[in-house]
Amino acid sequence: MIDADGGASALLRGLGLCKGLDEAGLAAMAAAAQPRRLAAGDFLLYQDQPAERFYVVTRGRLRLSQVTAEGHQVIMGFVGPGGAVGIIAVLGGIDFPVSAEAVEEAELLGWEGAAVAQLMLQHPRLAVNGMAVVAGRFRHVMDQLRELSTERVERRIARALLRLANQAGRRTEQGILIDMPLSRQDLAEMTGTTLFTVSRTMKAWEGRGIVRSGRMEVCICQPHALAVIAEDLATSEPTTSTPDAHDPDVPRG
Amino acid sequence: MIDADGGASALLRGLGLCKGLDEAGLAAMAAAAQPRRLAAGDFLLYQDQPAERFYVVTRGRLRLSQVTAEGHQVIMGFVGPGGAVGIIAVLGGIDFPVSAEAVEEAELLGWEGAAVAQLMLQHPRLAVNGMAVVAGRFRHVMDQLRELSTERVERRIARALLRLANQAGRRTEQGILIDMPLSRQDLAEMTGTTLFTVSRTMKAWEGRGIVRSGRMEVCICQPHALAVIAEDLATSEPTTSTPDAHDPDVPRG
DNA sequence: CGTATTTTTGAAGCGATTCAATGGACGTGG
DNA sequence: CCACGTCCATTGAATCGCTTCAAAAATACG
Repeated sequence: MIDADGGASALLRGLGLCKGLDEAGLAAMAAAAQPRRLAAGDFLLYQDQPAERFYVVTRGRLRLSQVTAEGHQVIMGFVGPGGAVGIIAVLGGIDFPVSAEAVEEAELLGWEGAAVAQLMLQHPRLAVNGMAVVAGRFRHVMDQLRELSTERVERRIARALLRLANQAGRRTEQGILIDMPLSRQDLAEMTGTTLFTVSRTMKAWEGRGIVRSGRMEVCICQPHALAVIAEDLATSEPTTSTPDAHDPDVPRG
Repeated sequence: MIDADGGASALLRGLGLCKGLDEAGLAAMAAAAQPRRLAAGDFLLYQDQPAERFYVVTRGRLRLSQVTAEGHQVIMGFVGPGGAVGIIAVLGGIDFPVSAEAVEEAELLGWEGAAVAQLMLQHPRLAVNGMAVVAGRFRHVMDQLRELSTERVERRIARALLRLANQAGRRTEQGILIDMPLSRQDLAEMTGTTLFTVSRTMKAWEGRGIVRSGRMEVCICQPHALAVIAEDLATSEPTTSTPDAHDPDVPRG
């Protein structure tokens, strides 16, 4: 039920889920798609709800988060244009594991789980792609798990920023601007720490010229320096033994 | 290629992947299965290898772990009889995200990814089940991620032990014995802490009669007390509201 | 302008790590 | 059998990374 079927097909063609799908399949998917619009702050779906529809973002950005019994919030990630929300829960037959909230105005396409399951029988390519999408996501979550159990806070924050830069980065003269509202609290909930620690860490980076940050916004001036912190480059030669001698003489990037 | 096709079918019937599959499907799966045997300490597969086969454990137990660039090991979980290894990577078309090592002598059935993908086209139920398996695993990893970012070490260890009791617990007079070799180091790598902290924590529990532990073995004497530590019961009035129903379920013998 | 939200900063303290050293359990071979 | 080496577990002491709480400063908004 989309106004311009041709437009929708073109849009779908770019999705991981529809990759390599033939014309008939694309048309069927487009016909089954239900458009949806969200204002900033709106919730698309809530954790522990039965999963009946999944969505693909066509504009804007959503935040996926869990809330613990004690009220702590944990951010599992963000989804932007081209990304899918709820697909694992729908296809896997489980409740949504997270809540999804629009951090800015957003537009989406939704599909009934049952309808897509039906389509998958007729277009096996859809099922195969669905698996690939899920597997990629799975790998990502595992990486985060490993990070969280083995790495220090500073490095986790660095990694989170680099991931965000990849997903939502926009080139500016200053550097890579993360193109969405992002608070210290958000970063803390992404990395399993407190907003205070995030603030201190980023202030220190700002002093070294690595980032520039303001209220709800972050710009990465020296991505390479951040990468050095995130990966374990640079622990090679101990020229000076002073603890705060993190030399900024990194290879240029 | 299994000696007793009837036996294999019966075995497959118990798998999540084959749930609700018709006779023809079961037979086809049984025909495509390749048996495999491992001695304790053998590796079934290594992380970052291309995933060509996946496996189902029929006897014994495997440890799934990742190693970081710095050499830290992280245990992503254990798989026992009925559990699948590598299925996400194979179906999703990614490299194995973990290594799998037998912690005791084990027997498995293996399938070529390409063959199963073919079977999934003829028996859509297989594809649906595959999704369900992956989704369940996904949820599990997300839970661990949330735990790790919000909860203190003692609680994480308690949870890990309860999970292990569910997967590999055996009733004894003393309590629920975790029926596989398990070191302090293992528990530390499951919970993102050090073996020292695990040792101290468990010693304290032992003093309270909650667990009994020895070299490479743990027995949970008071599962409910562990559950109280794991969940946040107990910080309120110990009146009628204590959910006895929340008692950890007794594993299959 | 006042109010609300986000961010910064300081000081105190705890939880957990780190390192070193000891103690036990187990298997092996003399 | 005991002596031995190996692996695993315990324990203590020092320390640090990070949290916690309180309060102030900066920023946005009506």
